[in-house]
Amino acid sequence: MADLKAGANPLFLRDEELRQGIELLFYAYRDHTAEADAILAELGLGRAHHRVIYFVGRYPGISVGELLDILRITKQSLSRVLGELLAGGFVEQRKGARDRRQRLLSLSPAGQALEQRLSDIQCRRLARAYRRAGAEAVAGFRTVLGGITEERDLRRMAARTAAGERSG
Amino acid sequence: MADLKAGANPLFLRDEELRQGIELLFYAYRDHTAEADAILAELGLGRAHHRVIYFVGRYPGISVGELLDILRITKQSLSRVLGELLAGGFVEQRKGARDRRQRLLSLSPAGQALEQRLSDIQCRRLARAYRRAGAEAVAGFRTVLGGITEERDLRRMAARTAAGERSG
DNA sequence: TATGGAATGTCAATAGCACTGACTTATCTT
DNA sequence: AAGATAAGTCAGTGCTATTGACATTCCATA
Repeated sequence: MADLKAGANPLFLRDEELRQGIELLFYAYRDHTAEADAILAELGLGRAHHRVIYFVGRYPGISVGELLDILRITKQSLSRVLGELLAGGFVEQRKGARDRRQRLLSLSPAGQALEQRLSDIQCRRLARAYRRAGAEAVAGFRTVLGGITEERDLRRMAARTAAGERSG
Repeated sequence: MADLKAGANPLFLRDEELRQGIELLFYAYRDHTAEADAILAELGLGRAHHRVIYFVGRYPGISVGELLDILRITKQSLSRVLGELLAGGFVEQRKGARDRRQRLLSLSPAGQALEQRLSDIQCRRLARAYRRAGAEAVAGFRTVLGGITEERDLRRMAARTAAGERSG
């Protein structure tokens, strides 16, 4: 039946398959972020704060410019969020050693604790999905997500992994 | 080397794998929505309008309540967006035949055209990722996304597919 | 048929997140 | 010394979302 339809109108099926992907992507992202948002709301923070905490935690010593490149928001937008995180004691900054114009960002102990708490919730849901789907499906999941993503972000991830393997 | 690390500390690797998934999910969703957002901005619309157009197009005759359940926003939020789409002639409504309190929503020809234009852009990127990744990876992608998603949304998708197969 | 509840709509106030534009400071590079 | 880069700041604006309170229409049922 499905094969008949595929034979009769492969373009329709392809379109339907893609639209299902879009729909799934919406649901998954919605549910992926919902629980963390609830925690953030209790602390008077929002999803934008989470994103900063997440990427500063993942790339300690990241500069403001690199963060802007990841988040794709304006510096004015980042400024507010980052200022609140600094004021709240979640993020620390120090001048760059090589280039003293730069402010290199890292998480304070409190920031690390919050990052852990937020990531735990998201990891739990993702881990369950990984477990159910199996290793092969997980590999496919990552391949397709990587295909949607801009190249330079993939390079950044690859560089991070390589650095991690070097330093242990 | 990677195997050594896995042997020494499997929990670290598992955590790293999950965090890479979170990072990829962010990048992919960011890039998945960016191009459509640019088109919407030209029309004075936002991403919220896109979501409504997308789901009304996908589930013609959907009620306001069902739409609220999909989007997980308040009716006040939906009201503004839906009102603008009705005023702009993108969405049409009719009273429910079975329950006349309901407003059943569908896309006007203009709404269909816009939906097509927006979906085209997202489908193009997704199709490229699918093509590069291969059928098996696509299956894994969908399985994992489904594992992240709440059950009732998966049931909705399944019901839609079944209905589509019945009616051709 | 009256009552409760469901589906929807509306008004008002507020907050989070983002934008553009214009300007400043400090520092690096050449 | 001059120009470019990294970052910050001030001001104004818009989209998306929230809570809370209240109104309307209609369905289901006791």
